[in-house]
Amino acid sequence: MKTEYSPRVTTDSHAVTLTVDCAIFGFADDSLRVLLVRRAVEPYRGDWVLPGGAMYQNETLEDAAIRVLRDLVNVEDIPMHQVATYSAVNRHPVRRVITSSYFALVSPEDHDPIAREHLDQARWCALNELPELGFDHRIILDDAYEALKQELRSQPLAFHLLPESFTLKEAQEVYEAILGEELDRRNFRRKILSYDFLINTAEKKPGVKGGPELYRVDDVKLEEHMS
Amino acid sequence: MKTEYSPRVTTDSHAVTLTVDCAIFGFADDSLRVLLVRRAVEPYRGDWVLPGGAMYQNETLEDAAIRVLRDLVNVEDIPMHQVATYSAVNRHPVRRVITSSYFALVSPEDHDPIAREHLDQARWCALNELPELGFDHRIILDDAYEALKQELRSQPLAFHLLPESFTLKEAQEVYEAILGEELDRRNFRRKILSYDFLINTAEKKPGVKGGPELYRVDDVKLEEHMS
DNA sequence: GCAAAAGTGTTTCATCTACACCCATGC
DNA sequence: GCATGGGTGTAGATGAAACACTTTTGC
Repeated sequence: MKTEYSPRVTTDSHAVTLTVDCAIFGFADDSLRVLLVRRAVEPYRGDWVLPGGAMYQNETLEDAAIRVLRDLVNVEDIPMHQVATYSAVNRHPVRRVITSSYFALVSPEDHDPIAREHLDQARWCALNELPELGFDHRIILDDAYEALKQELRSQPLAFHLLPESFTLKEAQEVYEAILGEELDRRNFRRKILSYDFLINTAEKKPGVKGGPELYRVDDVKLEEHMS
Repeated sequence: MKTEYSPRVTTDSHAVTLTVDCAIFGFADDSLRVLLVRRAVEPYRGDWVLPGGAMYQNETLEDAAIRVLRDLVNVEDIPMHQVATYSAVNRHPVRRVITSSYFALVSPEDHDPIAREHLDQARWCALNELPELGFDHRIILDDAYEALKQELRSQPLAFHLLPESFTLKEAQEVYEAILGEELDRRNFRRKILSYDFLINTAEKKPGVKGGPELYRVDDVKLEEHMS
């Protein structure tokens, strides 16, 4: 049996609103978090959701996602990755809203994210302590998290989360927090040192037992790996 | 140099048309082909493009893709896979059109696909003999083809392209045509027999040297593998 | 009977995984 | 000096790729 369609059948989609929703992942307290905002207006007033917004007529979806990211956490030049587009007819209770999702990976800036317009709070939320999310955002977030992990396994996405120079242990902790699993220290070292964009600075990090060596990234070579 | 945007700036997207474009892959003459249609109206009149169309207000993008598939090649119950959403501001020369792409894998039906409405021809086109495509459809097609190959490597997507009973050689030819590379016969046999949804019918295909054995799929077990 | 295709197992190689010891530093 | 963490190499398991011979059938 086929789905029944209501009788209004048109050949265009002018009454549809297009939005982006962003899963902005970042670190705080050595754990992976995602930025959530709380709605101050209906529908889903008081519920936590992924930050997002309507696409302007003269920008791309990616531009819109970058704009959301800039407005909330004041970072630019962070790559946004498109994940999927969600178009269920009743995903928004009032109007027809279709959304494309993006994810990004940032180091949380010093200043707190600002809740504006329809929002009254913003918060970095650990992935294992998520509240219920409004709309279908839980599904969107889960899909985005899977895409993030998938991408990290094949590409060195995470080095911009680290300070200028860092120890391999610190890099490993970032990977472990994102992937949600522990990694073998020696295997991890071998894997990332087999890439050629890590430079041993021949300095040791002071104040840490064992005297770990500091590394920094060769930005040019990292760029080659990412393309 | 960045693209110049027109000065109209609004906060919603009501003037945007949402469409789907479908990369419908199928077989003819032992080679992988994709269904192309030729536009009979401006813009891009006379150019070949992927079949597609506007989403109706009361259907999902996926519904729209399924509708396009049904109208063109009269098949249903074939899974459509979403690939990506394309939103460059000037990808359509007249209006703002944002499109989501899907791919599907079908066995070309007996009847030829019908060109209707804005189209004057439809044709199964071999991937190495593609004409120039209108809009940004060459990029969309390339992305969809990559997604198809990716999916086939991890999931047995292609068995509905084969007749009720078939030889492993025939299955291998389907895989080779889709992936665009030759496969080792023994490694291929081992791999797909390690799945448990292939049933040896104990019959041999007549009229073929070597007397190859015929197999059929256990639909229930195949379904488990696909989920 | 001979040419062409089908059926079958083993070896090699690369990759991932698990694991133990010595050395450097902080306290 | 001792406890903690950093640095290093190897052996085993697992999966992918390469490869040759025998059997069956069409002609």
